[in-house]
Amino acid sequence: MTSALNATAASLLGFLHHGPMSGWDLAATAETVIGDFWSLTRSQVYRELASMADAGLVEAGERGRRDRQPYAITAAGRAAFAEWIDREPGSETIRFPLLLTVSFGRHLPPERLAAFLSAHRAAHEQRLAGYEQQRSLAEASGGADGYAMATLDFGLAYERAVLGWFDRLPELMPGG
Amino acid sequence: MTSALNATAASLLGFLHHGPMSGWDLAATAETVIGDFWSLTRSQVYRELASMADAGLVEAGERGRRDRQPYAITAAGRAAFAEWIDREPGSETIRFPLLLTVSFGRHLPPERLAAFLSAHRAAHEQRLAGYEQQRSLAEASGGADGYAMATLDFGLAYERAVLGWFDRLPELMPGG
DNA sequence: TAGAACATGTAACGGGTTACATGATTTG
DNA sequence: CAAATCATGTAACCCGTTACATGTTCTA
Repeated sequence: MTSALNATAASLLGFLHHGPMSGWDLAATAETVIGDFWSLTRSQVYRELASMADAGLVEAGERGRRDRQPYAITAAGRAAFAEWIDREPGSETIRFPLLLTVSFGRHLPPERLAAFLSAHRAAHEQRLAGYEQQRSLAEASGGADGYAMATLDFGLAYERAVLGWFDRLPELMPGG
Repeated sequence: MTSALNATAASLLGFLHHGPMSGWDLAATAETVIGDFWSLTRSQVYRELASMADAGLVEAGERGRRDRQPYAITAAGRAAFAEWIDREPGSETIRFPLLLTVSFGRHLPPERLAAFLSAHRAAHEQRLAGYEQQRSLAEASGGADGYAMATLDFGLAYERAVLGWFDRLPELMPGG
């Protein structure tokens, strides 16, 4: 048994269950499907694909147009994925720079802090709008994938909670 | 001008504004004050202190009991911190392994997924209870630090949103 | 006096991020 | 034909995490 997969590599294997894909496509798929709660870069994708190919979990196919290099999952890859997803998922990590800024807010002029907050609030409003649009589209097209709806609903709940927090801030903070 | 501080190092400088502290105390303070939205380990603390001492942002004092090594912030350190906190904070990153598991839920027997979910739900209930207790204590002791209340309120809102999501899951997911 | 808690640190690894370099194909 | 987009990759750095090693002081 080889050493355990990391979640990023495992996710790529997850996507490859649908059929062979190139690094570019995998990166794009990951961005749209899991990007809201699991970030990864193209660089990582190519690195993980290379290392999984070494380990026999994926196999490179013939290069196509634009030097496009498709990878297919192998039997060993399926086994490794199955092992990975059967393990207790770890708890989430959140790294929220804005909260650090708030936490050390006494070191900042109130207007400056307020400017940061309103910029971030706007960004979260946009993210919420994006999620709502996604949900509308999913509902309209009818073919509701329950698992995707579940993660989308998390995004909606999260963004609403964040916006609610922004709204309460003036009462909570000095000089609000 | 030296290269920009990372948020972890900057936070240590933030704490050192209250007076000299040892690595141990800084790690403990960080865990309680910003630990809910910014994780760091003791290892990092000692590494950042060493590198900030090299850069002249902190100064090691005389060793005390138990080989305790206090660090004090320097004028350059205050300047670096001021510069750091005046910059637009980046957007948050969330890495939520459970959502990956849900996202790839079709590859898992429903009972297994349900077990993961209920374990995580329990953990979040406990975190919410912890935050509520913190708030009670803060309110009882009267001396409400608005900035701390603001970050605590975020934690409360986040955990409530997560629990709400868990509650809606059965309706969203296949075999719920 | 034994064990818990305090305290400091090093070494190594894994992986996330950024920057850079290169070329193919499509589209205006 | 120029610009945009698609596509692959390498190199280097930073930093988060884990494991290990060592010694001190308090307290039951």
